[in-house]
Amino acid sequence: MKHNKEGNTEQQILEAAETLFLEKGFALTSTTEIAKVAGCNQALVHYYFRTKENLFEAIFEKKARLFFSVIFQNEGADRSFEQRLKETIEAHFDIVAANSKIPFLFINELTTNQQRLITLSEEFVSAREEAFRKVEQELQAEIKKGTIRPMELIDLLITVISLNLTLFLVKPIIKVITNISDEDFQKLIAHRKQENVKIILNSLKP
Amino acid sequence: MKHNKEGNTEQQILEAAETLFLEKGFALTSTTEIAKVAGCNQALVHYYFRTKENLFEAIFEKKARLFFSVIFQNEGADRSFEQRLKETIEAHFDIVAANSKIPFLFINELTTNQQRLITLSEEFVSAREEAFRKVEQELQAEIKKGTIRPMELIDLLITVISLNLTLFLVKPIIKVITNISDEDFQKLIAHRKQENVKIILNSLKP
DNA sequence: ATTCTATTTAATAGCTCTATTAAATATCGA
DNA sequence: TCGATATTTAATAGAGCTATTAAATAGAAT
Repeated sequence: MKHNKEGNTEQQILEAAETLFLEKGFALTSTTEIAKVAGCNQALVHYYFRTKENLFEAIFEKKARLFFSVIFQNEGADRSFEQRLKETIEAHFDIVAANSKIPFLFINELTTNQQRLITLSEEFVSAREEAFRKVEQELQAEIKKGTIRPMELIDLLITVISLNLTLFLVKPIIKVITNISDEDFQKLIAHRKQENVKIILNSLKP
Repeated sequence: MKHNKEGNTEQQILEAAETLFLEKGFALTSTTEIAKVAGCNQALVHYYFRTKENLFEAIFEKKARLFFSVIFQNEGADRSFEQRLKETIEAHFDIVAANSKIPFLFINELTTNQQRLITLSEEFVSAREEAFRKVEQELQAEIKKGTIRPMELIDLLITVISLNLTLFLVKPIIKVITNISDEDFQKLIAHRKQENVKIILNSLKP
């Protein structure tokens, strides 16, 4: 049975670590700093998670799961392929917007640490394989019908990801360069969401 | 007068630093490692550049200059706006492709180090301001003519950057997940270049 | 050959970081 | 209350890092 003084120390460490890792990545975040933000002794970080690596992985996996949780809106034969694609793009955009630091964390850690990538890909790639196959079939069926120009699913995927991620990847840069207010950035986000949908749907036309 | 044993030590340090900084960013690269790759004593890195920060800035500025060197192909009234835009997109894509690690370096350093961003933006943003104004005027003229749907230059810019950068930002991820060969990745790049041009030009239609 | 300067080296100060340990303290059940 | 267990703390080992220093070496100029 656990019995901490005030609240849940382990939880506070997790929250502090999440904030800091998302802010600066694994390398620039120290367990000393995590402890300071969590309001506890530095040794406690290691008491609960033994290594900084373990702590990071707990958070990274959780975020990976969230990030890949959007799947093509397959259900409902009452809606057209285009309509369901639109909904998927919007859902993906919304998740990225609500977790706007995840893209940076991902690219940062997966680029500098190949091993992390290998472990992750095993779990996620195979889990998505079946879903991909189904959507690919639907896409090719649409192409055969002539409603969409010839293309592969991977092309569509790259386009969606490119358009939906980049705004948030360069968010800190835009903020400093343009001095844009939070309110105006929110407006820009809402505008880009519609813009992205428009661009992508346009790009499918035969 | 300089007189090193073999070759130019300073140059070798610069080259080693460039490789490593592009690979892993500022924080994960040590002067010890730079010296090892450059084939010299670690103290020499500090002898020539005094601080790691100085060395980094030398490389970062050079890369920033390269990265922002593409400007809208203004010259030549014989070519249409669309044709010149196409050439600009392709030139931008080519520069990114030839320096595919720069986007990662940029986003990594500018996100984790606000100060670097502030220094950089002062130099570059003001230098580009005039060029932007001119292209914005041309764009609005096209819109008035009815050849392009109503939009602002910043929208077009975000779209171009999004599509042109992301493939290279996620390159390490794609390589591990898909086990794609270098040759096939080159093919993917060539394909995406045309795809991006197509998507962007399509997105302008009224 | 000698002197002057530039380059290179080994050694190390001083710092921060991760992780561990032993001791102290708190909490629970009996 | 008491003992067992969980949590917390201070201290520190051990490693790596940046930057400096003093001494050694090489090359050019006189």
